[in-house]
Amino acid sequence: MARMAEEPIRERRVSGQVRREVVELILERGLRPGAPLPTEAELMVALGVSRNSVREALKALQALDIVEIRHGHGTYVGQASLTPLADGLTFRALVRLRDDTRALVEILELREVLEEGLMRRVAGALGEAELSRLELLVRGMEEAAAAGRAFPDLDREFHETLYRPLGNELVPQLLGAFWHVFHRVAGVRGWANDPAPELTVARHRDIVAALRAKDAGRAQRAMADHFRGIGARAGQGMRGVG
Amino acid sequence: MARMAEEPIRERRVSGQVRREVVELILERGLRPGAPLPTEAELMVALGVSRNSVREALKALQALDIVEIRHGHGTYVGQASLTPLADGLTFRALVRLRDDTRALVEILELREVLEEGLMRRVAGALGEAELSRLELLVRGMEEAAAAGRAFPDLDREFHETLYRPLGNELVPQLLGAFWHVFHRVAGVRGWANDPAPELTVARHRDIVAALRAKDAGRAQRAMADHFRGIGARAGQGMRGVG
DNA sequence: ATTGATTTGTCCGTATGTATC
DNA sequence: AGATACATACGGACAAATCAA
Repeated sequence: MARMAEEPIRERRVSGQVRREVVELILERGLRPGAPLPTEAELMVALGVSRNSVREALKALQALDIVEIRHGHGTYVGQASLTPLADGLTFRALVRLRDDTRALVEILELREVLEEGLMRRVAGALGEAELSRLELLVRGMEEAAAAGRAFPDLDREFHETLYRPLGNELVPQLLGAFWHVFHRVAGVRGWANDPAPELTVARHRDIVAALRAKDAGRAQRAMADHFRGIGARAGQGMRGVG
Repeated sequence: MARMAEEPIRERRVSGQVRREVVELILERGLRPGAPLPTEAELMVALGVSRNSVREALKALQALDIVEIRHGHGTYVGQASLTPLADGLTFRALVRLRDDTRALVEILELREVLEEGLMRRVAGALGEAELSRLELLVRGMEEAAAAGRAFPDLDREFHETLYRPLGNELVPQLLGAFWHVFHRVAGVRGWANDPAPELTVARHRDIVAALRAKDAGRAQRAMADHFRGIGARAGQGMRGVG
């Protein structure tokens, strides 16, 4: 007999249905990140499914950082961070790395467009506190470069300090994800270390100087130069850059 | 007996270990998206773990679109799309929607910075074929607006056509994810429908006209105006816009 | 069109590891 | 140290989907 018009069956996969219902539960109860969720046993009886289905659904949600599972403690609402994006982009870049570096170059292009566009907005939002902090970070880079040490942490903090005043939490998180992917993938390849650290330091110094002068256009050009340096490291030029 | 210094155990969670080993397997064998993976039974014996652990690991990787599972058929390498990002951002926006619309506004700001920055690059890359296609889409919008119909598909295709010539696959995918999140979240809220569709059409027409004139600056301003219109819909203004 | 083989989906029962009190 | 409440892991069994003979 063909399927009658009984009820619109939303999902035939129990696991996927549980996944949606858990998300619905969080939204309906207005739970915030960190709030405790029902235990696996409670979800089993509440949804009328087996433990395996509950666990598979929770594992999927955990991978998206929508829930956080602590062994022996319980399950909680996740932070909804961009960790899944970083994981996915890392895989995406690595899986195509055998043939070309396109996936990685695309991430760099995106970073460039973003940071260049953000420069104009940042120029008006930066206060004296942030500017001196940025200058301090550049001095730290100078010392590290002179001592022959790499300075990934300083670089990361530089870009993060730059965009904090915008009040947009998504911006530093997205750029952080891009940064994470690049350094993870670059580690697999040869070009993990900066071939010209003193040049990189100079680029950062230029950016701060332009921002202190409230010269948004110069800051944009300095940032573009910065990325031209990074892009060259990836073994191929950047396209579509006027 | 306390744990002796036998072997450096990387991961005590079997499920997480399996997750990493599957990714490693894909990378080592150089498998591309769509390529078949070992069956669950094969992974069990190869990794020496139970089927549940294999399934939980695969479910997590499925959520990240790193693997694709087809019932009764097999498991395959995934497309590594940005679907996980869209899912995560949607949840992120909805979970905070009770208090404020900040998460959604942050996404819109990001979209604005991106599309505005892309305008300059797109202006030089667009050919006659794309320009006339864009004009055709605008005419379609005009008709839809005149008939009182909404035109989400045309809007989506417009932005996609715009950035295809850049040769960066990540750009349309990321913007597509943002678009998807916005319309999904807007649907939950009241403001799903455009209150002034003819104005939206006019904005798109401005963008195309500026691009045909190869006037990147004007295209950027038109795009900024476009977003100012969208941002107003979200019930609060956009910050940090010079 | 039916059967059979393969593979993923779901359920059950049981034992173990982990964190808290 | 003991007890409790969790998540973690294993094994076996059957259901459902897909494909090929």
